[in-house]
Amino acid sequence: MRDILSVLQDVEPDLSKSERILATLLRGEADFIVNAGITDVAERAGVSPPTVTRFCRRLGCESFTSFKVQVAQVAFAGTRYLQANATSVAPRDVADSLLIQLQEAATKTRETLDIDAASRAADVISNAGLVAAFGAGGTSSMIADEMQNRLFRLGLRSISVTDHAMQLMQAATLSHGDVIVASSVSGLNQQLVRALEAGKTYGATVIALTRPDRPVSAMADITIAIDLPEGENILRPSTSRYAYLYVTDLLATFVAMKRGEESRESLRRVKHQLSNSRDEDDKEALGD
Amino acid sequence: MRDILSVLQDVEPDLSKSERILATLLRGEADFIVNAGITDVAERAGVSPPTVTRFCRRLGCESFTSFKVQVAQVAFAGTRYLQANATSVAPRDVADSLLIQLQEAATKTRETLDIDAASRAADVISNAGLVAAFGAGGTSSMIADEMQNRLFRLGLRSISVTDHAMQLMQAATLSHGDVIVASSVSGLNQQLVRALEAGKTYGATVIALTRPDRPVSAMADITIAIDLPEGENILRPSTSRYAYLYVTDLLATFVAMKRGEESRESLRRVKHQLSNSRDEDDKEALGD
DNA sequence: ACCACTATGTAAATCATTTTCAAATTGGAG
DNA sequence: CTCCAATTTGAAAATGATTTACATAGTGGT
Repeated sequence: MRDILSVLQDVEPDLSKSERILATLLRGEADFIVNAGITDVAERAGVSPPTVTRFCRRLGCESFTSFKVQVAQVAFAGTRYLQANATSVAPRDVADSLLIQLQEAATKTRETLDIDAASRAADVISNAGLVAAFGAGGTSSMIADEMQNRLFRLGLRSISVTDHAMQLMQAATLSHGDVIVASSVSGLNQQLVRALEAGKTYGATVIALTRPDRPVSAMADITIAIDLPEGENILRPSTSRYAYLYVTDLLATFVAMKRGEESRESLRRVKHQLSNSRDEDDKEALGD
Repeated sequence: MRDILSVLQDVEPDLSKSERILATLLRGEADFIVNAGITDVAERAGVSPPTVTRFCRRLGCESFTSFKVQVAQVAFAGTRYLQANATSVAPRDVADSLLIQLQEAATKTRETLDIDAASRAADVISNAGLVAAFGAGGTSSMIADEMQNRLFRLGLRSISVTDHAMQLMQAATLSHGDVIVASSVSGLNQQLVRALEAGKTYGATVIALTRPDRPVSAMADITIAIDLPEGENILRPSTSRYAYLYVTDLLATFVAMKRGEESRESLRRVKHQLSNSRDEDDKEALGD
């Protein structure tokens, strides 16, 4: 189902004068519309209620009420953010725009996620002798570190390797029952592929967080496909880090649940030592 | 403003029989409710319209209509996710629940963000001689690394220091015009506070990403306050990493925009060298 | 077993939204 | 420039949905 703002974009050219006023109101004060009656909206726009009804119809809604619901649905992040799509450089708009990108990346990742693959991957990780998290470059090395960070707290032996030479060397030490979790946003990293190849030779299972149908994925036993379009504005960052972080979070949570009491005990220990050393309230989050 | 599902969570204990039926309907078929009239909802639940009105009131809504709008607002990502709040351990529900937590963390961060402070921080960073990103522990050290990672690409001299002894030593080398960007989720990290103190002694400006009204914040020239409640389930991770990552993203983007052409050129160079060495498509994201 | 309290439904009343229709405006053709 | 037709808009009536008021049914306690 198309969202109401893109419909507005389409029909904007053949809108009448009063309707254009309403369009402006919609874009600028969606939060007002959502919480007001048709009379209030009409008054605020300086038009009559029937005009508002007609405007809703033109936007493909059956009634004013269903129009309001549609507006509320796109305006998930606090309706004010609707204005943020523009190419404005005002700090407020940039913040809103980044938030929307973040939300979209996470939602899309969830929607396209192969839950079954993730669940199988968590199974494999849960029973691993050693988990080696491989990644290089901005996002991927962050993810490798984060994966290691999360897994060791659950009581799993895990390491993070973000250097290609070290990846190759580490891979050579693995054996059957060990697992490599490899992240690659591009899916093209040749040196990573070589390291995975080496790991497989020695019996390790390879789980890849990467774009499907690319060399890294081809080398994996289980691929958790993450495929996001990159933005064009070079000054604005790619959103893939949120997608990858979400999947890492998910894998770690799955593993924690599968391991149950074992993980709980391990987390308790980590937390205990940490609060001992820091003299801190036990309620603090794990590890600052 | 609290979202309607967390309100439901709270009031669920003192709900009557009919209201419980409605609660189930709300969680399971929010998309139906959103597109139906009060009569349809009443019929589907097998109760009378006034009961539905009373249910809405109990959830803090003034009318059925405003109730629908509230439901529509939380049901942003395909209403299916509403069911995820439960304590289910089904992979699908866990994935949905994590997504909701992520979205909420990011949205709340945006809503409570002091844009002005962030903008001033970006100004200071843009003109820094050296930017030292300090952080220790799971989230904070990730953020320090990410901050460094983002800033060096923009052509700023920056380093990441995630070890307390090194932080203290590094702080001692700073001078007027240098900047420390310190992350601390708890805001209590005493060793970090000491390092900041040292840095300030030598003239460095301190920007803190942390909880307000705590020791780390007290030491900062500019505090970007991030204050999220931590979840209770020890097996499920804290969501603060998304909040901090979002703020880091934002700061880096602000800096990039303030520096404009300078940053664009630097990014171009980084990208150029990377694609040269990797023989990759120039369209790939920066740094895998 | 009765009382008091709460929960729920019926029916009337109210309120918001929509439809109808007429007036005003706009754009074009003579 | 002026008149006509088409379109836009608003006022008022009509409709339809939601809420209120009140009565009844149910529940738990004494």
